Amino acid sequence: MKGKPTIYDIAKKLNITAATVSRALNNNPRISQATKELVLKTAKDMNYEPNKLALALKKGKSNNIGVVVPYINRNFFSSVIRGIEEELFPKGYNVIISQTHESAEREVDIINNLLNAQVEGIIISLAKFTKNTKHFEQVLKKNIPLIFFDRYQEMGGVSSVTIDDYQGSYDATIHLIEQGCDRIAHLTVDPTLSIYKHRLEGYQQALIDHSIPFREELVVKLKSDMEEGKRVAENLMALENPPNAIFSTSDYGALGAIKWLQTNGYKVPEDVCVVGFSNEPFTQFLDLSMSSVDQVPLEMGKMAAQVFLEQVNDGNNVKIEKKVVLSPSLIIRQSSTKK
Amino acid sequence: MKGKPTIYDIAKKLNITAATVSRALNNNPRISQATKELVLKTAKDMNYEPNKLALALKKGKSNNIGVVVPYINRNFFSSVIRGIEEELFPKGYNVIISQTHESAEREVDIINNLLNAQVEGIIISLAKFTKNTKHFEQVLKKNIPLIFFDRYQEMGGVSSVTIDDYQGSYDATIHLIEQGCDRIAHLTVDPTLSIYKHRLEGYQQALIDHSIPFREELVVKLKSDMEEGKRVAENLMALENPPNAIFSTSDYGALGAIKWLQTNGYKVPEDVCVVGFSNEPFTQFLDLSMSSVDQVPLEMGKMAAQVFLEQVNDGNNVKIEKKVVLSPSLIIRQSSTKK
DNA sequence: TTATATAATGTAATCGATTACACAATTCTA
DNA sequence: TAGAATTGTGTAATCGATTACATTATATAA
Repeated sequence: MKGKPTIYDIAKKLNITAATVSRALNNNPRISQATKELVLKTAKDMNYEPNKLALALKKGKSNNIGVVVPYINRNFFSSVIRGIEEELFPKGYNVIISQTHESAEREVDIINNLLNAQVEGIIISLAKFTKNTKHFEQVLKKNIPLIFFDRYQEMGGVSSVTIDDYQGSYDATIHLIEQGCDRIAHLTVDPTLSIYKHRLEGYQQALIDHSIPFREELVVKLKSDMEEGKRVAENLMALENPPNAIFSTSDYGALGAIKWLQTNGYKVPEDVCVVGFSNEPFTQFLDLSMSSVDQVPLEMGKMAAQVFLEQVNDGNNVKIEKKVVLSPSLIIRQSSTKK
Repeated sequence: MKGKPTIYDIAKKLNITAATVSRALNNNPRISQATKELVLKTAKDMNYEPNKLALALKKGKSNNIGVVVPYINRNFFSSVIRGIEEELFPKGYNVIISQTHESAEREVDIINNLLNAQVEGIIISLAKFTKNTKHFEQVLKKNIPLIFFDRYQEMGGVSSVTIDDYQGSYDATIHLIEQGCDRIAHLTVDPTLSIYKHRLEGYQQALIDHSIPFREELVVKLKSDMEEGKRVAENLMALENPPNAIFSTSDYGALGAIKWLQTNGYKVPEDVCVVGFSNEPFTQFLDLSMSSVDQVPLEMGKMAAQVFLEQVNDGNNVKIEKKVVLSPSLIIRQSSTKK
């Protein structure tokens, strides 16, 4: 009487067995129409709802999927998660989220935990310091779809959804060139990480395509942070032949640069054009709105979810490896528009 | 051989029963030291990990908790979720997130879904349009801790974690008065929602405490959006006796107001001081940084998680109703500092 | 009319753990 | 040294579903 009703409660009430109830509820053709209707009606009357845990145990499917990000409250990540949730909720999946705090160790713990929880798939943006991918091997061994997004590492059997960082960077640089800039600085974060490496390459190729010489001293590595951006801008403008454009792989760095330029007598965009990367929400609210490369996070999340769905439904044991590359979208605003 | 090893596999290998293995793993005093060590070692060798679904089914505890918000990618909500996750992950709980999109219907679906998934607790910020609370009754009936945060409705048996909206609003208004403002406009969103009602009350009380007459025409209702903020600022400044301060319950409204003021010859903060609410990330990056009331989302999340832990551990069937009210924190920046 | 499909339902094993109860072997008590 | 207590394991039920394999009753075929 107390607690949720089970199929046994329904069976007892109708004087049939639980097996019949189960079949009736699952619309098994071997059950008579009359019984089906009776069971369905009784189930509704008793407010019956299947126990997902029992089902999960029996079927070996939990209906849960794990999503792992460095920090949930970064706009990019929370937007990706939003996309994932919106795609997966209608299909009956629950989204479990965990944060690595950029720690590779914690990432290992999380993966183990998710495996114990019997998730049916894992969608992850790697912690910055993850070099080793051993903890992912068991995921693959169990044939659980594993999908990297944004940050990834090459690994057999893993799918990924990323943006074309090269293209985004190329487009941004071309845009600056078209604005008449020919001394374009590039602020990077860590060129050993693939995404930043690709951005650097896109920048370089754009220069080459417009016969603009590449100058080593215009490429600066810094943390993604406003203060660093200020410092770097100061150094750059002190060069003998200072830049007339700054393309930063981080909106925060770009913001710092703009602030330093403005408080030191430079006009943006007239003297120096600036473009950032990520299209953080704040970029559009600045008095001088900032151009930036949008990483289409919502789409990325939806796409990652779709890749997961394809793989989880695909019963055959063939390991699929799907690489989706989305096109970023350059948002041109005031900071790079000399009209 | 294939798939995860179970206690049966361990038992077979050691020629004992699964019951003994289970007891050994759980450090049951009735098991001899020798057997315990043997089992533990074998388990480790075989890479055994308990199947959480089986455990969950047996114990009726899923180790999952549901968190429900309108949209995940709003800074406030994603920060609260971060707090929740950080508090609960170390305790072995998995956080399942869902979004209502501010739809009461979807909220009902989500609650049902979470109940079927046998979550051990639900932490939720109500959809804006939720009036009816019937869907929460089954949650309470099953003795599943239910915790509202930020947006709530009175309901027996439910705990809540909120900020003191009244206090935040009172503090902000007092701050404006101390800056010498005596004609303070108040931008609200929907005074039928409790949080906005409290903010209005705090504003009013601050006026009363400083003998400033309340003027109906200075209280304006608008959507939380920059364009609306501009429109409203224009109307306000057209009044016979226009305000010299604007306190908005939304940062977006405040931003719009500032933009309109600046482009129409008013100086902020000299002519009009402005304070927002929520401390959205962009507020600190504006050229004229914006004062705002911080809703301490991280703390709120952690506190909600703690309330959940208290209640879930508390075995006795007494329904606890805990109301936690956190103090918001007024962040004073340039938009309201006449120095 | 008898053999044979076919339809509708029941029996019991299963998923992977936990645990009440039973039982044998050993140790203790008087 | 018989009976009681203790120790260490085994047996089997349980959580709530699904499902392979009966089994029975009815319909159809020859």
